[in-house]
Amino acid sequence: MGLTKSEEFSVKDNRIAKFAKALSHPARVAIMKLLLKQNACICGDIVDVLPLSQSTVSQHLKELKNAGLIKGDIEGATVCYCVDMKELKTAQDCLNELFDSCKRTTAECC
Amino acid sequence: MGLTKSEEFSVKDNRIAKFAKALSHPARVAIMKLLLKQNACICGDIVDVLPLSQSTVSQHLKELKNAGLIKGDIEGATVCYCVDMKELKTAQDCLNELFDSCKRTTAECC
DNA sequence: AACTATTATCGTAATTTTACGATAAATAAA
DNA sequence: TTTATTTATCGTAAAATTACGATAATAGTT
Repeated sequence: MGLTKSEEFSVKDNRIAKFAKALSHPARVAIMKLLLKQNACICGDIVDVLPLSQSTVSQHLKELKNAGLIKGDIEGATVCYCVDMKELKTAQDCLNELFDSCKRTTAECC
Repeated sequence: MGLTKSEEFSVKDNRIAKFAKALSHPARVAIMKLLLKQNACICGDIVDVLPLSQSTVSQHLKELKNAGLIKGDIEGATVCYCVDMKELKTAQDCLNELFDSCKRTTAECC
């Protein structure tokens, strides 16, 4: 086994899971924070800040890119990364829709 | 390797990652939605709704519980699960703090 | 006490993730 | 053109995740 049964779940649930997964590693959270703070950032600067090797950081950047949360602009030899604000907003809305889907009045449990 | 270097990152970033990880699988998103909709739910009912085996669902429930997002009340032979609203609020605040940590005015990238 | 129902845990296998060094590819600088 | 810089990708190894069936544990029922 070991293979997530994605098809068995709704598109919406998979979308939420995709965004959550992108943020499920502290390195990727740190990268997002950095990019949000700086508006844009050369890849090398991200590598310098994080306590991980260049190749590992590159992998994390790729995952954030695959999730759509960041974009990379090639600028000569360097690559400038920045947050895709539209997708970030989508992610935020997705997650908040889940968080706010509570219909109860007050009562907690059972 | 294969071991996340959690200690190298801030407590805050790890907290965000922890909550995100809990929601990084569509089955767990579906469980959260179910519990939020129903206020409380017998474990067996969750198993019936999800396209996964009883043992797998139990594992997912355990992960949500470990992340603090849900609680389980033992009621005789059954277990009644419900959302820990306080922790859910914490998770929402954590994630929104990340999403809203954008300082830029308008400009997108590079 | 024996049986049934419900849920957690164990054992296992396939897959994915995390991490690194080494190397390739592409651009800039000498 | 050669050299250096920057980033992505490849190969690899350890660990974690996902999933299931089987089994244990617990609480009801007969």
